[in-house]
Amino acid sequence: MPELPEVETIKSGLQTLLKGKVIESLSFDWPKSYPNSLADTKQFLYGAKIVKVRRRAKVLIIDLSSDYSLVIHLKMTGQLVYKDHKVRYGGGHPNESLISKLPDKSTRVIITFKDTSQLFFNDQRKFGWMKLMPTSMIENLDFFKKLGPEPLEKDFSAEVLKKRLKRRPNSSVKAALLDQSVIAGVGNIYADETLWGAKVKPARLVKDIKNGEFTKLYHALVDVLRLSIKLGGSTDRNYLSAEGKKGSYLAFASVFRKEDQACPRCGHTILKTRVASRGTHYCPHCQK
DNA sequence: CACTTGACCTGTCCGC
DNA sequence: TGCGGACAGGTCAAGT
Repeated sequence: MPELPEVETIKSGLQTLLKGKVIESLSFDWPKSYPNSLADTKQFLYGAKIVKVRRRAKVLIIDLSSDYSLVIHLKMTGQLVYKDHKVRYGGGHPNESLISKLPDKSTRVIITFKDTSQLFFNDQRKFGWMKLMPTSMIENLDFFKKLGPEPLEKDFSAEVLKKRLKRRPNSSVKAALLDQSVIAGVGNIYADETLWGAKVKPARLVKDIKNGEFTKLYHALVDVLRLSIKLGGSTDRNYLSAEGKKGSYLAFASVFRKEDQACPRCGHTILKTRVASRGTHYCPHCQK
């Protein structure tokens, strides 16, 4: 479930933890988690230095001094957790239990740096992947070419959101929000939270959304994403930051995973239904 | 063409 | 206690 705020939090952590480190070696236990050949790995990964860590939509990009990059999609259960063996995680360190157990049975890829520290790519459900490719090739990938705008970039506005959502007039507004070619980075948690914030029912069709509602959707979306980044993202089940920390946004969520509880705005009971083939949480009273 | 559903996977939870 | 099945939900391919 890493969505934009979770991937952004991991990016910030990795940027600090990994910058300037030199890769010694890589190992993996599941080919789909790391599909590259050993020859390419030795030539372009071993000995390369970490130059920069970036994010686009829900994808992480680690740029290397070899002009290759590691492109990483965590999908639903992926984690990237860093462990420095010179640091003692015992003695009450808040992340002791999580980090000291690595690697564990969900570890798919291990990157070891020259200084003996390690980056663990854990992925319980094996949907995620980490691919080594030339940095210049990334923008040509179909996935990247189709992506919609980043909602936290300066030029994103209510007008842009309206224009993008209207590309799918006959879809539910929730399905359109989840479509990465419409807007990049929104997943199930922040779609539900955004719709609650804008007082819009998830199943409403885009063509029936009023101008004023697009403006509310815009403000709700940006506010929800910014708040979640501030809180280190949402830990629903699996998500951890690069430092092995859980995110605390869900404690502040209004509807996500709050079915049968009172709506924080009007007090009516929050429902869980299915919209766009996803579990969908909303208040039937104040979301119109 | 626009949109929805199934596949990819494993762990957890629920009912019998 | 054990077991089958539903569910979790990001993205792509296949189906309507």
